[in-house]
Amino acid sequence: MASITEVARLAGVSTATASRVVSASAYPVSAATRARVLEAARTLDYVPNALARGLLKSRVPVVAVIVHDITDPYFAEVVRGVEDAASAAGYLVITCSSERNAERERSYIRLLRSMRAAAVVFAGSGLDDPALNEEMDRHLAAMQADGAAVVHLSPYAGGSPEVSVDNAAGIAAMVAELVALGHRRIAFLAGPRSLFVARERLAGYRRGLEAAGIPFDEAIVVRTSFDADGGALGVDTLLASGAPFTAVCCANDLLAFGALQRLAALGIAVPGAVSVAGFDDIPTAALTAPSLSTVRLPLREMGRRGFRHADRLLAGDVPAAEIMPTQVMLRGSTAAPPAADAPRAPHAADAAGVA
Amino acid sequence: MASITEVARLAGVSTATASRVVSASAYPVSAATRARVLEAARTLDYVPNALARGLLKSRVPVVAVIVHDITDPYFAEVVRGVEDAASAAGYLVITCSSERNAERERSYIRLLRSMRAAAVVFAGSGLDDPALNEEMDRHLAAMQADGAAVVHLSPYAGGSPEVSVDNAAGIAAMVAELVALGHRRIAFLAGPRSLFVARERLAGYRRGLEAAGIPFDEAIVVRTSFDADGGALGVDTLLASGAPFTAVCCANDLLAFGALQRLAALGIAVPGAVSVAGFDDIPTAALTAPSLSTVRLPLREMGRRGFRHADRLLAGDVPAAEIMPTQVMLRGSTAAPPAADAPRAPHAADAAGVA
DNA sequence: CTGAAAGCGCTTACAG
DNA sequence: CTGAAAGCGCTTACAG
Repeated sequence: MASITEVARLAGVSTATASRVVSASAYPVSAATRARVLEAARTLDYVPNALARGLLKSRVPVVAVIVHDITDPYFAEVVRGVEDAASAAGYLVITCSSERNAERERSYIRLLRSMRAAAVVFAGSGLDDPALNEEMDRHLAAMQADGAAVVHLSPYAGGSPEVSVDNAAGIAAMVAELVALGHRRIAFLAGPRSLFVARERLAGYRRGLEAAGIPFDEAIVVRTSFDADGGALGVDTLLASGAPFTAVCCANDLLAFGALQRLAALGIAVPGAVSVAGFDDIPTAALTAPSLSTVRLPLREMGRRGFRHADRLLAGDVPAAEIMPTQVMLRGSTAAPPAADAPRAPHAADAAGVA
Repeated sequence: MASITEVARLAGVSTATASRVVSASAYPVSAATRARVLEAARTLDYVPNALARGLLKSRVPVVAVIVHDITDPYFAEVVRGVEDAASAAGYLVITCSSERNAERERSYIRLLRSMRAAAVVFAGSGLDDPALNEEMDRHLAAMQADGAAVVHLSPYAGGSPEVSVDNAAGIAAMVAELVALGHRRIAFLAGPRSLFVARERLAGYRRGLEAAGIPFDEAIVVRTSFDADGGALGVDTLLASGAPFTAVCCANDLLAFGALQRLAALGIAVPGAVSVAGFDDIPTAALTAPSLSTVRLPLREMGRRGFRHADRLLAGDVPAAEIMPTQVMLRGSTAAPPAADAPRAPHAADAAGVA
């Protein structure tokens, strides 16, 4: 692979001059010289060595995105958004699936530091785990001290995210829609207790209930993992408790998928007997049967803005935090409760028997 | 950030010695010296500069995965597999969503070359586009000439993939299952005509039919894009044609999702009136209602092996190509045809009217 | 077993 | 407008 030395030699100029033209520096170079260098670069198929350049700048045009799991459609969307904005700016994106595992995060951050990645975008929410967070902070401080940009797209221990969405308002809006449909016994599948974002969403549920004058009932709030298994388990738990409900509001779409499936397996009609609502609007939400009513988060756009925020940070700016809008998407999984005047648990006894 | 020079100074040794211990070189260093260097590295929180090292080796521990779209669950799984194996080996993974767009691929390959990525894994199938392929080959040849490893996980213009699956056999196995269920009019949603992998899958469909002694009927084969929209469109096309069918075999799960949804919207029962089968077994395939019968591809494992293949290539080995097994997963979307003795198009006229 | 020195491919004061 | 030279942080013959 040709180096700038060879380009300079072929063009008959110094490497300084060659560098100035191929790196699009603002330094003045005569048009004739410039043309000769460009010509030489072309004939040698010259591709600058990002490592050599990075060694000087102590920074390489690479952004890392830390996700819980790239296989989760929520994160895949965010990564895609980061990628779109990043590649437009000549950056490459590194994907790190941390599994919320301290050891994995630690080793990723170390690799990223060794690579002199220019920026790190944390796509997922932080966990309320003091030990993990203390260690994370040390690494982050080191990266920032090196001049790397750090951006969060979800709440975390260190404070509020630079680019995000109002999770609580989003859930509250969905609760309001369910109430408007006639529901008053609205169960909530809350996700993991220690995940900051799950906490915000639970707060949104309470706020929505409050706005409608409906008392909060701990008996119909279930905390499970943030995935489809958690949704199925949540339905089982709700049914087993015997507490009545006509709608299940879920803290994310995966939970809703699991709930939908479990309900179908139990022969409980959606939305005939129970309504189900999700949150996030991942691409497949429109493909379930019935299609899922949910709250749309501008996931891809959050990724794009996350990159741009980092890019501005790198340029020395201090951009303001951004909060993006959410939007309720009413589809096939929600409807009025079966008997608006006397809401009861749908086949509670039968279903529990089936389960 | 501390450099090796500072570590060496603190330990009271030369940078050569310090380098030998921190880089785990095989070069002999006395135990006492080694301990002092390690201690210095620890107190300075020394993280080696991968760029400086990469500049010498002209290779950095980074693998790139070229996918069509990271947002497609098929690719997210493969990327995750690559990531798991790569991070275990101290590599970082770069994600490139090419959108099968020549310009995007070109610019990615250029960035990757400039970064001296050690390996490139092509997760998706090639397109039968001579112009694009000719250009791709040039870049790849340049990367390989630089010593980078290149691995394909799906068929492409240049030959057969290093790590893959027998697509044709997989589809043929699914056709055999449908036949065993009593179907003889099995429609096929084939995906894009120019994608090599779609061609293999179509060949598998023909082979499956042939094995069952069922004549191939072009009238019930539809070619569309490889996504849910394509599946919905495929169902409409099939219904509009008036040709009878009792099952729809799809070349991938996304197509099947679209078909399932369209069929539900038209009020055509699955699997009561028509059976639907997918291919790939992406994670959400088990979550649709009815759950999707499909063919499981070991996506994550393909990713892992893809990395390991690249790693071996980098080590100078010439590993043999690997073909991994597929497995038919029969779930809720397939059953015996409605009237095994007289298969007809389900509500063909009505449905077409609805559409 | 240890160290001095060259060199990987760039960019950037600095001098002209 | 152009170029000689230093230096970014490593590793590796080479000499001892």
